Amino acid sequence: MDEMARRPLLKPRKAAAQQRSRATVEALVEATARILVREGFDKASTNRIAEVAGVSVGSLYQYFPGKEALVAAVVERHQQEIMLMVRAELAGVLAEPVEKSVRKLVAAAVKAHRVDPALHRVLAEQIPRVGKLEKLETFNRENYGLFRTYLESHRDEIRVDDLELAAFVCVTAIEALTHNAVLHGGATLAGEGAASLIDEATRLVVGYLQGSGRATGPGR
Amino acid sequence: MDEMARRPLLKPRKAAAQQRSRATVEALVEATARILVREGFDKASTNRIAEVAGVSVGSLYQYFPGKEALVAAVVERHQQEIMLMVRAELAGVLAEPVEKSVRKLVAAAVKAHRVDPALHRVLAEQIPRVGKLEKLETFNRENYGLFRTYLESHRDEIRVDDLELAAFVCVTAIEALTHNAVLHGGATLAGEGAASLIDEATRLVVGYLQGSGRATGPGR
DNA sequence: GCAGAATACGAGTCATCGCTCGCTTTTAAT
DNA sequence: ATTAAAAGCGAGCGATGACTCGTATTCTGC
Repeated sequence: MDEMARRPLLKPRKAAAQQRSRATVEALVEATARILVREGFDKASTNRIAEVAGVSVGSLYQYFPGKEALVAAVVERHQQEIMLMVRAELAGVLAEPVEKSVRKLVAAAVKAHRVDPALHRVLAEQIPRVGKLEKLETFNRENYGLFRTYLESHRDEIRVDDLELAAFVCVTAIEALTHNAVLHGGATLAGEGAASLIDEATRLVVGYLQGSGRATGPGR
Repeated sequence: MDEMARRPLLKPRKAAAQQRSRATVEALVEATARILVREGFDKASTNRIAEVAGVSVGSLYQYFPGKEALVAAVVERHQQEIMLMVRAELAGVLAEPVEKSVRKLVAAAVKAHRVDPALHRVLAEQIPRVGKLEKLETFNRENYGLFRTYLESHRDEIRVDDLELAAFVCVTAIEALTHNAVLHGGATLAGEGAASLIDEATRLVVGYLQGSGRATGPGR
């Protein structure tokens, strides 16, 4: 009863929409990303971020309620970029047979992880998944859903009962493989290393979806 | 030339070996683990840890060079526990056929993740992988090596060329599946949820190792 | 029972960090 | 030109936390 209508003029906190302020916000997010990559998470203090962005701390707090929000913005931006690629690939693959489409999806995953590997690494290794940052899980849920839909439209080509479970298995496997490949033998992901990784991941998933492992027995 | 022989009596820092001190060290590590689980990583200040351990900060710094070392000790202890289980299972499975042994290994992975899920979660989600904590990667390397050895002794049962790569694929997939299963639908991992997860993971890996996906073509 | 080493203590130091607030500068509209 | 809102500034406050150091306690061997 007292919280909602507060701060009528003194604290717009976060709403920003003149010409100049956009640039400031952008600079702040960009600076945060740069610091995360070049100096690590715990060097990313609000003072430092403002300094690198060429902006004052005061300005920072006009648009972001705190440090966590800055990091969240960076995460969201990165994730958005990746999800765009994935969604596009999934859409353009709905009609194709399983083998082909899985291969393309794996390739897309690799490509996505190569957009900004350094940032991806920091995000994965150093960012505590707390508070606003929990949203990462939400993104992955969308992945499951999307892939599940894909599986549904190919139900006759595959031999699994529980599509939900199958989506979980496939998405997790593909994600983990590409992710680990990028984090560890980073160099391997360029050139021919990527090719064999894609081969293996595709075989893994396609074999799982179409393999006769479990279907042996009850015809239906 | 000046660093090695320093602090002859004033700063033993970390060496500890009377009766009483062992208990202190143990209490400190234990307290750290408890705080990590119950209050989260950033509440784990050295002062707090000492308090919970029923020990003074001063004593803490007699045995640990800093907060990071405490966390590292907790991580190491947890990982050690898990690796013990994995090593044991791998040894006891060398003779069995692929299908059986993979199933057992997956089951072992699930069991390992169920030892202390809460701690495992915190370790995975909140601990920045920096400094001494990088050792986690070393542990995983051992996993790859171990599994690779297993694959070698079963070379005639499987259809893959690059054992190194195959080990990476299998270990990564199993790890990610069990890990994600524990972190997300935690409840699912108890009872019959675990059973179907094990089924799926086994099919995934066995299909990959024995499947005829790639072998079609060059006989050798 | 004594000496000296090991262990334990915890108030206090120093640095950092998140964040505020009073003020100045820029912009846009009249 | 004037003015008010919007944007920007940055010294500084309060809090917290890692870590030290001089002192007090407990062992251990003799």
